[in-house]
Amino acid sequence: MAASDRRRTNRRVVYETLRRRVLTLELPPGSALSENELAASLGVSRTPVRESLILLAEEGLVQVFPQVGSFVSRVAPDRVADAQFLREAVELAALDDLPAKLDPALVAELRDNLAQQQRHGSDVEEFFALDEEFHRGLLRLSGHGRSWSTVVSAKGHLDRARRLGLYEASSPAVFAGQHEEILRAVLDSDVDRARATMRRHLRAVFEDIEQIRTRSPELFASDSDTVPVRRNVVVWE
Amino acid sequence: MAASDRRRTNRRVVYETLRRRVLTLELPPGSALSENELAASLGVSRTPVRESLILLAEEGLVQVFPQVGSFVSRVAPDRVADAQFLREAVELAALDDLPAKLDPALVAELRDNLAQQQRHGSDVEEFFALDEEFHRGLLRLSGHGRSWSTVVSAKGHLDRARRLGLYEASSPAVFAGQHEEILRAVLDSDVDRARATMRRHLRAVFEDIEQIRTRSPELFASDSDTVPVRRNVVVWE
DNA sequence: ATAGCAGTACTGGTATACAAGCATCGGTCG
DNA sequence: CGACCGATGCTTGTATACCAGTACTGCTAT
Repeated sequence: MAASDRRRTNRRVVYETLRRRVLTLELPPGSALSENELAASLGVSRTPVRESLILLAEEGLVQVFPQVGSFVSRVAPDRVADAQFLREAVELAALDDLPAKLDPALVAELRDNLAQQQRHGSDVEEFFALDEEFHRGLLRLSGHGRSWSTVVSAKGHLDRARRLGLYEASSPAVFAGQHEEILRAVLDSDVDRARATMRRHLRAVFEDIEQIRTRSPELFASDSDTVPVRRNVVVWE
Repeated sequence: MAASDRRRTNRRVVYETLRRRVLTLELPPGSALSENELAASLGVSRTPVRESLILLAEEGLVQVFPQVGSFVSRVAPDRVADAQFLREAVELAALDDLPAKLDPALVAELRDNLAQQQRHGSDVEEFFALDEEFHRGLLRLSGHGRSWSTVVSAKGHLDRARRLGLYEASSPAVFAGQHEEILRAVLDSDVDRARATMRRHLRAVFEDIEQIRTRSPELFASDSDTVPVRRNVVVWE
């Protein structure tokens, strides 16, 4: 969202609501999103809804076809790969910039986070939040915390697919273990090992997505600009 | 802009116009941007102007303060550093992914681009366009062309500062020479040398910015959330 | 002269009305 | 029976009106 206006504006609320629903698959890929219907159901006018959709379209989570309709983007393999590339580039580059003296408070946060990952291993939603916070923490540790927002917006497509993966394929415990390996390498000041482990971790996530793709091809799009049908095949009503 | 709607909509025109004016410093950092005035002068209603400002705010080029006003962001050193980090991470990671067989057509484009850089060395605007195309070409060469858009939006703050730097500090010829070095290393399949040269190149750009910062501190902001004054100090009227 | 306060003109946020255009459905014609 | 074609209802894009809130201006009281 805009860096400015921290104020609790309707647009902000609507944007966050819609984004969460898209990422949690509550609004599945391909769903039709009518500005009018959303406005009515959210109890606001079209304006904040429309502005939110524009932002989500910019992020790639929504596609807007003028005079036709707006739709939750299908998970385009190309975009997923792009997001993977970007995320890997940023998170690995951050590890290169780790300072000699790590911020003890941040390290404590990370340790605590890992402990919670062990505890809440079964709750997928909780694990997702902890995972986010862990990766963000590593970025902050290297002094690049502000770049997290860029990773976040790229992560959108990854997250939707990952969510499927976590539910159907791998267990959070596997990823939690990899998180611990990474932090250990970081604390050992072993950048090479940290990088290698991080890369392996991120690629594991990616392969998880590829695996789910063969199972639920309908959620993926071969051509990202395909116009979904309006009345038929509307998934959510 | 939104991935969808390729249609020539008013919003698209306004967005591109405003973005260009901000990046070329035609709208200098700190300028007040009244939605009403912009709408009037561009001959459209507030709606497309407003939606464009929201997108520019998302990009960090504009700051919107509800009930106060919208302003072209000052060049915040923090954001410049963030953009530098992101760009470096992405472009270096791309070099790691160069395929064994480079696309001959793309290589030809890059060679041609460098030749033009030699020719148009004096025209700053032309050099900027060629520079963009060169870096984008390297990304495409590694198969990550679609990630260019992410770099572009991060580059916003860099570009504004660079523009000052190019006008006042270093000459385009220096950068053109570095571009040649990079391409040579790429064609030699010497990834390490390509990475090292690229890093040196990007950091040179960054240092150029730091140099200009000491000369024109008024264009930079110490605190990125400072509210500019409305009527006084309005730079552009 | 100055501190305080109220008026006023402006801001962006929101709601709503209208316009332009696509997709569907039903009738009609070949 | 099938292909065409226009009416109809939806879509997003745009314009406009109104609202809440900010900041400046200038009067007023001290």
